[in-house]
Amino acid sequence: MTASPPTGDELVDMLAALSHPLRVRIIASLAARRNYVSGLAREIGISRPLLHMHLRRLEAAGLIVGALELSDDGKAMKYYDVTDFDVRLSPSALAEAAATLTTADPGKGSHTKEQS
Amino acid sequence: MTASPPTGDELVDMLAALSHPLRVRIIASLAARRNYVSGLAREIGISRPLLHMHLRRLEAAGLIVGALELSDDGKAMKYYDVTDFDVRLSPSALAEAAATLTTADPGKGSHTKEQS
DNA sequence: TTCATATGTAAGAGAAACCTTTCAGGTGAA
DNA sequence: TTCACCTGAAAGGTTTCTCTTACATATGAA
Repeated sequence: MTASPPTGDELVDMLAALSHPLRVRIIASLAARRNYVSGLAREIGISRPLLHMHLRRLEAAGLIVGALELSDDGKAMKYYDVTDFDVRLSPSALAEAAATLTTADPGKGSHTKEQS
Repeated sequence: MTASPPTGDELVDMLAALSHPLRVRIIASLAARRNYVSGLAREIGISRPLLHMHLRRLEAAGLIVGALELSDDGKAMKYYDVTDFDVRLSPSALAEAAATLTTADPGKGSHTKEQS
């Protein structure tokens, strides 16, 4: 297999990161060619602080990676690249992912009623 | 092909619907077997009103479908089934989806500066 | 009638996400 | 120095999401 399938928690984080039009557009732009923050902000047409927030979210989910590089004239530029994620989204795939969810598991383990 | 690929907007809605642990768990449970609202609420261990809200979200995204049926003893039960969605999530797939996004396209069309 | 099952909705609080504006630092060139 | 470019982050307001509690309705059985 190409990559280890994400855990349920990782998958949810990944889907949350991709559930925003701007972030999908960011991924699409970076998939075409890597770019630095200011350049990407101009290309997409949003403010740098806003883009910065979305980039943080995407990187936290492991969908992009940033690297600080020095341009020819000595400027510090942060370039971002998309990672090689490839996830399939289907009922059965989600069923597998759900098995590894760590979020508070309300009434599992046993079906004993807790009260009354 | 199995199904027409979702538009960018539909994909974002679908991802937003799946970006919650409870909703992933709901899909997983319904993928194992169809169920009605109250039964599903007991199985997952959450309140019915809360489940109702999540079901609405999932159905709005086209991931599940509900059907009102009558049980043997005449009770009206709303059964839910998962749909046969199957979406691939990769940089190139997102690039295609991004092309059909209808959300306010800040600085596209032409790179002319609007002000200054 | 009363109880237990089923359905749905509305009100309100708390938390999180989103976006803008503002600020602060660095470098190279004119 | 001043300007233009790059980086990051904090402050504040608005909106959306999430969840609980409570209410309203319908059915069959005891």
